[in-house]
Amino acid sequence: MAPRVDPPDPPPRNDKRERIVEAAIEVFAEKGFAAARISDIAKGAGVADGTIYLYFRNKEDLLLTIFEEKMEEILRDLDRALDGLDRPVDRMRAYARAHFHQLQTHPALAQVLQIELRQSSRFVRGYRPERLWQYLSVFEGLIRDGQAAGALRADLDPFLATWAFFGALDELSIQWVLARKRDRFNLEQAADQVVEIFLHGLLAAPGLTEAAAPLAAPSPVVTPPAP
Amino acid sequence: MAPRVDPPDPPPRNDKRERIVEAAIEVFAEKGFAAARISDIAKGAGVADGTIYLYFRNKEDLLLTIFEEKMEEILRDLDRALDGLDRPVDRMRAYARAHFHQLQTHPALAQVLQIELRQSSRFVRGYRPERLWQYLSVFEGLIRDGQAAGALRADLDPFLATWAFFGALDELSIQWVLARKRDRFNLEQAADQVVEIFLHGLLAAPGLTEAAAPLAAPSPVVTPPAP
Amino acid sequence: MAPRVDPPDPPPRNDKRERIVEAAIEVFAEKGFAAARISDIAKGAGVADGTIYLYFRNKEDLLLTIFEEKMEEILRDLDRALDGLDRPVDRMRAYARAHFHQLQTHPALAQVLQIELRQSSRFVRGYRPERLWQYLSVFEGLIRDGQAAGALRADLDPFLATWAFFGALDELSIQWVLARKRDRFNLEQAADQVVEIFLHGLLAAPGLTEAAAPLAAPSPVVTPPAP
Amino acid sequence: MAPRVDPPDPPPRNDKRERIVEAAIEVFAEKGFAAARISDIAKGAGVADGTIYLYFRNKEDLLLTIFEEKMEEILRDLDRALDGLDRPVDRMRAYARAHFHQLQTHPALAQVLQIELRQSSRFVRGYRPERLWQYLSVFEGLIRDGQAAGALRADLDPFLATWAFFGALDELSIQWVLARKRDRFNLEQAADQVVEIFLHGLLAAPGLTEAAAPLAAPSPVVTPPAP
DNA sequence: GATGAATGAGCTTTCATTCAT
DNA sequence: TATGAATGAAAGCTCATTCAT
Repeated sequence: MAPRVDPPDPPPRNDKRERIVEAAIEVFAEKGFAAARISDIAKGAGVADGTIYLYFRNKEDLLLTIFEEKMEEILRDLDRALDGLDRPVDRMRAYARAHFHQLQTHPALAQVLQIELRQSSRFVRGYRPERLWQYLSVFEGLIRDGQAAGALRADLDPFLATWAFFGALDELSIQWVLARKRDRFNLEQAADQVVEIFLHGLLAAPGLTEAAAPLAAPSPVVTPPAP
Repeated sequence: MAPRVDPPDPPPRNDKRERIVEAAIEVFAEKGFAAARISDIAKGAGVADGTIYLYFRNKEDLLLTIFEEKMEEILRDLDRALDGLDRPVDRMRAYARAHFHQLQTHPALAQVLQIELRQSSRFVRGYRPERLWQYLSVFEGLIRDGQAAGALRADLDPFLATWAFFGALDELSIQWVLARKRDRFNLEQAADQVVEIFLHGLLAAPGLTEAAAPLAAPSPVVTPPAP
Repeated sequence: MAPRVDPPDPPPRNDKRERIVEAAIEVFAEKGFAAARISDIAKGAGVADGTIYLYFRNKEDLLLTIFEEKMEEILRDLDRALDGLDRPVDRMRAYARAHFHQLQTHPALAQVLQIELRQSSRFVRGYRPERLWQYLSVFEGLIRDGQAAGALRADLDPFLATWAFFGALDELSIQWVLARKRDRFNLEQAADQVVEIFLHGLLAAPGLTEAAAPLAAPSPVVTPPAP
Repeated sequence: MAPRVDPPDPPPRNDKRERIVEAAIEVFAEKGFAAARISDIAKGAGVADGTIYLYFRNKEDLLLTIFEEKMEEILRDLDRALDGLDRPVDRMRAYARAHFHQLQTHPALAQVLQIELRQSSRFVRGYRPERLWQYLSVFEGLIRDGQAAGALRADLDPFLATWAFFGALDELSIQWVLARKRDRFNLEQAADQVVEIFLHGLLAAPGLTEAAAPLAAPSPVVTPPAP
């Protein structure tokens, strides 16, 4: 067997950029975006202030880069978490658990994505967070599949249900992030309960019909976003 | 009958404070908290810059005051909306509708409460938003009542369910606020669908048992917040 | 005789603005425009840095303001210096003397107007220095009048002659400003010689009349530069 | 006789230095000295930023080098232009024409020498521009020769007259450089008129001899500035 | 010599807040 | 109370210069 030769030019792992991103996540999470100083991030990354501007246009660009790049990772993790699961119900539970697992594994990143990102006026006004939409569309797909298979109710708007589900996860995430005592939540059980609520609802009795009546033939409440 | 004399110095209804608050809501909503300038607010209120500091400690205090005072109004409106409704189910629907009605009636305020408030590091870190908890506790009370009456499932944590429900409403609110075309959502129908989901769940068939099984005897996932 | 009443509202002589302008002239002259720091100017004027921005948009605006306001003063002085003089020849001599007198009286201002002003890219590119044109047009008027009266040659372009004359004065000004030993020039004699050249030219032609007389035995106005 | 062998490594005409100087002239002229970036110059010269520092101590040194080296060329051109002319009057006219010819041939360089050079505080404060003095001393020599020969007036200071003449040329140069429509000046006629003024003066005195002839019916060399 | 990634000093400008009137 | 001129801290960003390769 031929000996495997080490690459002669080991790609000079430009870790500076990576280190800046990681340091920024920590500093943004700790001090908040507005109060975070570039020099803090530079110090955290072990580079000079000016070096940051070799890789990012400005502070806001750094924040948005965190969103873009980390969401990409999160999306990959999500795909991996759902891989091999077929039933929508199983996939939903895995989705929620993955969401909270990500939260627990990277709390500083969670803080940045949940809270600091909204400090960017560029993000809040006019930015198109395609990666977030992708993240949501995975769930939306589950609903549509379930509806097509007849397993899920057809009278509910998938888009709206998706945002509601995401909102529920997100809000619990924020509360978990903000809570000093992080163990106040058992995130795994929380995930299951949220899925449980979305699947079976709050009602104790099975066939409560009257409440559903006004929704019997809902007009579409949400129109698709402009492309 | 003796003529009623107008008070010679009709106590000049100190509306300055009120005008400042209203101007601040508009400016915060339009420019964002960080970019909002005190002088803009002063101009909007028709007062001098310094006058604002007679009523508020600083910019952040003004933001938090908006939260406190407006939440009080919102709580009063909520009470009024639920008044006379007895069945938890009806109250829930009214709750969601009131939430979205408030949104539609005061979009600038909604923007401030949903988004700008989180720019305050004091609010995000360490502030105890009692008024928000009150707002949520109304819903939590519904769940507890329903559970006590046997109408709602006892295996779900009321606290967690409340935050999940609020998160769902909140996320849809944010999307509505951020959406350019506000009519993309029919907020009333959205309210009903969210309530529908939380009440009956997404599943098409009534008696899906297996999924619920793991949740049969949940340990309490949330412990009450420290007083 | 009615008592003269002091004005009840003695206009609160806003001397801050004036002090800033004067300080700026000194600092610009001493360090050069680019190297001058706003904080130096503020210190010189006895105000806070930020105060400067209440009166001027930015550093460049301050420089251009110096040009505009001081040129106005200079124009007034010029008018006064020419007042009562009728013959173009006399007026020219007074013009040159006024030019150099201004220089000697306000050397720092001269430095700013001669040299620092050109550091402003806004001034150099695209600014329309009307005040300077006014200053020049006074001289141009002299030429045109002299030409109309037949006292001056009609075959020379007044506009060009004006710029040439101004250039001669300006260059000598710069040399005077830059010279360490300011007494190397006798500016009054320099003024007369420049006027003499422009009036009679360099040629040793026969008909040198009255105007040449005072120059019959000129003392050397310029000593050679130190080696 | 032994054959002279060509050097095997024909010293690769280090044109980098030259290219840097030329690029610097263009960039300085276009953006101004202060706003010119080293990286722009490097890009223009097709070299790396650091390479510039192999040839020049710093940005200011580059500017001063332009002055030194280009003035040397200009001096050579001036010598060539005066070569063969004997009469001071002819040499003066050639001097002025050469000055303006240089201007027209190398407008970017003219911009740098006329305007940008003064942005260097080192040049303005304490630098001894020997090359410029050399340039002027050529003219001063003409005057002294003319005075010695009795052709020029002895009552005028040659040094002062030289600076005045140079100032006149310089000012017209600046106006030409700054003018958008460069054809507003006919530089050749301008040169002749300046020489004419310096030789014969402005007065409509009787003895206007040969030198005035070519100007008998001058076309207007300057058109009024756009309103 | 040549490169260009990295450095870090340096300064204008903003704007929340103060306080003399 | 009300004013608004004055304050001054604070930091993002640029870019000339360096130096390891």
